[in-house]
Amino acid sequence: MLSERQRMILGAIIDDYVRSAEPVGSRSISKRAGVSFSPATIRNEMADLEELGLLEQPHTSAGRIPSIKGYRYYVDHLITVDGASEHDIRKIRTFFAEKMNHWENVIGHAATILSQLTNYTSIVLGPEIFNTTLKHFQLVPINDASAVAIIVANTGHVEHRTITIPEGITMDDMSKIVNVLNDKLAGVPFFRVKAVLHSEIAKELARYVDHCEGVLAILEQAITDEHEPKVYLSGASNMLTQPEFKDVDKAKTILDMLEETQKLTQLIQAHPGGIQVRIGTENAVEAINQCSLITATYTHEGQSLGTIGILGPVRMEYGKVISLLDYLSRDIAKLMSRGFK
Amino acid sequence: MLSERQRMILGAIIDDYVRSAEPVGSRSISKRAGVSFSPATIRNEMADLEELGLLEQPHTSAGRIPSIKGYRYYVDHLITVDGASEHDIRKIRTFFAEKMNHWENVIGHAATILSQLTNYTSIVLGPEIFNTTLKHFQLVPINDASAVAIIVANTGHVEHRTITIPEGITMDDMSKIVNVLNDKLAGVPFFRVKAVLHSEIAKELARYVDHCEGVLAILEQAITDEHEPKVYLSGASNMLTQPEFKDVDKAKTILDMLEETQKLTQLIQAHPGGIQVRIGTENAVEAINQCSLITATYTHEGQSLGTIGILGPVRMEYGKVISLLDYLSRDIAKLMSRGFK
DNA sequence: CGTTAGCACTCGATGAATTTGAGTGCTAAC
DNA sequence: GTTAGCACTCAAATTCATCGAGTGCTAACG
Repeated sequence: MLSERQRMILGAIIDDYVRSAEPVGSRSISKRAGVSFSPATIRNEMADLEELGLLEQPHTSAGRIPSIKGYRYYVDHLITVDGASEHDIRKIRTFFAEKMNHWENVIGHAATILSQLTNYTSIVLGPEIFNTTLKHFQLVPINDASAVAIIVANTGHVEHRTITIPEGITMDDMSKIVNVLNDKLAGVPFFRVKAVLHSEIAKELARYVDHCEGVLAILEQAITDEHEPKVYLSGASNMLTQPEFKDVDKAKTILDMLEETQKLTQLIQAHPGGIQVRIGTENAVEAINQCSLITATYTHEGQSLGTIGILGPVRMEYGKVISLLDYLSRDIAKLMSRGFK
Repeated sequence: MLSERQRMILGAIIDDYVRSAEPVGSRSISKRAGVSFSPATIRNEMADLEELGLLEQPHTSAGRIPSIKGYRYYVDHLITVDGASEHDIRKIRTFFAEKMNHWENVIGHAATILSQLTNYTSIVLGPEIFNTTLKHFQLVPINDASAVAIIVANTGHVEHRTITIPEGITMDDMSKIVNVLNDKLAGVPFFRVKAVLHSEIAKELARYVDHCEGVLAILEQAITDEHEPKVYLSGASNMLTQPEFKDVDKAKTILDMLEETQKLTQLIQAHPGGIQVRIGTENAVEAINQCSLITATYTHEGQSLGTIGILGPVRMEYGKVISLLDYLSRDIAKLMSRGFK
């Protein structure tokens, strides 16, 4: 258990360090407004905090910097989250107002505004189509042998892929099949589509069309295959403004990682609901062991739709970022609801 | 007019410099296989080449590096383009073979493989839908007041956007309108859609439906609005491997620019057909005055569909990149034709 | 006359030695 | 428990000398 004074000092050190990126000395703490202890006293406390593993010293004659554990304590107990700043809220309002005619891309815009407001990197996971239902399914023939399969979700999201039509199946057969699928699948959540296809539809379909197994398999794949949620990334180059990444090699490790959408998805999907903070090595992915990742999920009618996140150096403005993510995740939810009507 | 020997020396210097990123001295040239002149002779020639503006000296006691003009001469007169290397071709084959089930995204894959093979940054412009024709148009109602408009092109590409349905128009009216549009617009190139809508369809439609002007305006916008070609970017972080960008600030200028899709499009669209090389300051965009951009367009049945490009440092392997882009642009064309069937 | 050996000269890069100063830990006094 | 005082530490900045790759120029050579 930390004393009140120790908590104050830890907080002050983190604040200072976040701002300056330089080790913080006892003198600069003691000179702060509202602090009435001499540097010597502060030094004693600092030594104690170091022993507790909350601070560390880059070298003997330098000030202290927070350890991962120190940040963790700060985030868990010390942080003040007093809501997004007026300024940020106004920025967000006008930004979305400008893009209102493209509201279907709220998520993409959210990524942009997040990185702009924070000067960190934002990673945003688009609405997870798995949590939504199938509204409409359709084939548009392109020529004799191929067609575009179009899948519309109840959220208005559209996926499409090109399929090849097997020999010996006519367009007529195809449209019969599609009609049946639409009848049976409309309103079914995507994650159940596969099951429904096998249990209810296969038999029924056999009545109408011969040799439909091959077609069905293709359509099934078209519908269920890889509804990978989209990942939006914005402000990756902001990483380069952080002094901790002035070394190009370190920066490259991170930027390389950010280019692998797959890894990104995996990274951000590992975060459950609510607001999550992963500090430094708490992140499973080694490339970002020098970074912190804060995420928030956004929901619609109780369903988690996706995640917005901020990746920055461990030396991050946790309070500000958490407030912002909290505000924006709610705001997105609102905007989307309005979109769904 | 350069003498044979001068051309040889210029070529040798550029080769060396591209490999090493260090100023090239007279000795290292004279020691090359097949060179039978002393360093002193080479030095004299070098001085002449410098006077011609083809070389420059970072400082008096350093070797020479090529100037923009020198690279230009190299690209225009000296370069040997002997086709993509066996190794690269094999890589491309297997890469595309793996992704065959997602051939509709050839372009995205092309960007990836390009950056992987070159270790530079690739910028690829997706098929320009303006050069294609409308195959199918459709509305899928989401709820009473909104619907998703889906536009399918003859290439199999799909665009979609959400629209709001004006008060007082029934779904029935809508589908009538959509039917007429499909009848009249199928096969029309996108760039003519607007004209056809106004000239042929407006009157005809008035017969079927009252108050259709508002709806028509919305649909027109849905169809013609912003078919911005997609830009794919890959290997942006490769920039960081180049010694010329070991300075984080320089790197950031470029990476910032690469995040603005709009600017990217503009940059790459400024390149007309065939293979284009823009060296250093020849690029209009200031942020990449330290870079060279090489582009190639890919076509289908004589129509230019899009552009693939490589952005790297001025000190770039021009021969290799040009061969590769040449090969890949043809390959993409082939793959897409097969896709269209 | 073109080519080359020789040589003095230039100047960034490298690295050792030195200085500086922010910050510490400890001790003793308040 | 707090603080003044002080010796000590060590990275960073500064200075200075050295090194060496590469040049330009001159004179000699075939």
